[in-house]
Amino acid sequence: MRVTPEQAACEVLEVVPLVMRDIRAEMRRHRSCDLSVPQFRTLSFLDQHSGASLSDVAENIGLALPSMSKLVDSLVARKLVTREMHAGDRRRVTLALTARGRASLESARASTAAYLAGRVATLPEADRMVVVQAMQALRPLFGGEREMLTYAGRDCTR
Amino acid sequence: MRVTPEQAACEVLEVVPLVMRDIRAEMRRHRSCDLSVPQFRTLSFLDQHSGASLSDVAENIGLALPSMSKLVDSLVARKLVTREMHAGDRRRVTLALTARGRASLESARASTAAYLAGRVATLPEADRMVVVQAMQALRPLFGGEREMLTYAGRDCTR
DNA sequence: TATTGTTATACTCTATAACTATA
DNA sequence: TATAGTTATAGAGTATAACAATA
Repeated sequence: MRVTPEQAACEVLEVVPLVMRDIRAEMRRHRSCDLSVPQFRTLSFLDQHSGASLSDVAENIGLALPSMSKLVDSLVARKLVTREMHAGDRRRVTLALTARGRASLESARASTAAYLAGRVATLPEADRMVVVQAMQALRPLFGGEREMLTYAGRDCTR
Repeated sequence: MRVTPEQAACEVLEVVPLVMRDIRAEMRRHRSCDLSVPQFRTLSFLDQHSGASLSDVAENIGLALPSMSKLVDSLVARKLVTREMHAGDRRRVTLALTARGRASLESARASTAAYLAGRVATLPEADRMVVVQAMQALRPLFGGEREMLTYAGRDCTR
C-alpha cells in the first residue's frame, strides 16, 4: 500500500485534534494540579531549562512574547515559577520553577500520562509500537528539533 | 523492543501538542478562510452530518452546549452555517452548511492538508505509512467511536 | 538604533449557572 | 418534569500594536 503525503496529512488533521481535546479535558478534570496544556508545557520546559529568559520560553513553546508574558504572570501569581532580573542584562528576565511548580508538574505529568496510558493500554502491543514510531517520526517535523535538545534521553516514567 | 502503555503515552503527550500548535498556527496564517480548529471541525462534522442538532455537534466535537451555541452563532453570523427550527420538535435546531461554508471548509482543508503534506513529505514513505497506521489506531480511542454510536443507522442527510 | 519585556486591546475558546421554550 | 438551547458571566489562550527600559 502506497501512502501519499496528502493521505497522511489528512489522517493527522483528523485525529490529532481528537487526541488533543482529550488531553485538555483530562487536564481540566484534574482540578488538583489545574494546569492547561500550555502551562504544563511551560513548566516542563523550565524544568529542563532552568533560568531561561521569556524569549527562550516563548520561542520554544511557540507563543508570541506578550502571550507568554501573561502566561508566566499567572504561573508567578500561583507561585509555580519565579521571575527575577537577569544579572548583567537588566532587560532580561530569569525564569525558574519553584518547588511547588516542580510538584505540580510532576503531578500533572503523572496523572495525564496515566490517563493516556489507560487508553493506549487497550491497543495491542504492535499498535502501541506503531504509535511510538509515528511520534518519533513526527517530532522533528514539528518544532521537535528545538525540544529534541530538551527532551532527549528523558525517562518519562519517573 | 517492548513498548509499555506508559512509554507510548509519554510520546503522545510530548508530540501531539507540538503538531497541534503547528496546525493552529497554519490555520491562523491563512486569513483568507480564517477558521479556528474547532470551527473547522464543526464545519467538517456538518459536512458529513447535515441537519444535525446542536447537541449532536456539541457531543461529537466535545464542547459543552453553551460553548457550541456561541461557536455556531459566529458561524451563522458569517453565513457559513444555517440554523433552522426542526420541524416536529421545535426545541431542536437543525444545522447545515451553506455553499459558502462548504467552500470555506474545502479551502481550509486543502490549504492545511497541503501544508501538513509538505511537512510529511520529507519523511520516507515507510514512516508515512507508520503515521497513517498510528492515526488509525488512535482514532477509535479518542472520540472516534462516538460518531459511530451516535449516528449508527440514523439518516442524517434527511 | 536594536532588543527585551510589559500593557492595552480585542478576539476566540471554554466552563458553569440561570434562564426560556417546548415536549 | 425533562430536554434543547440561549444568555450571562468569567477566565484562559492568543494575537497585534504601542510602549518602556536597557543595551
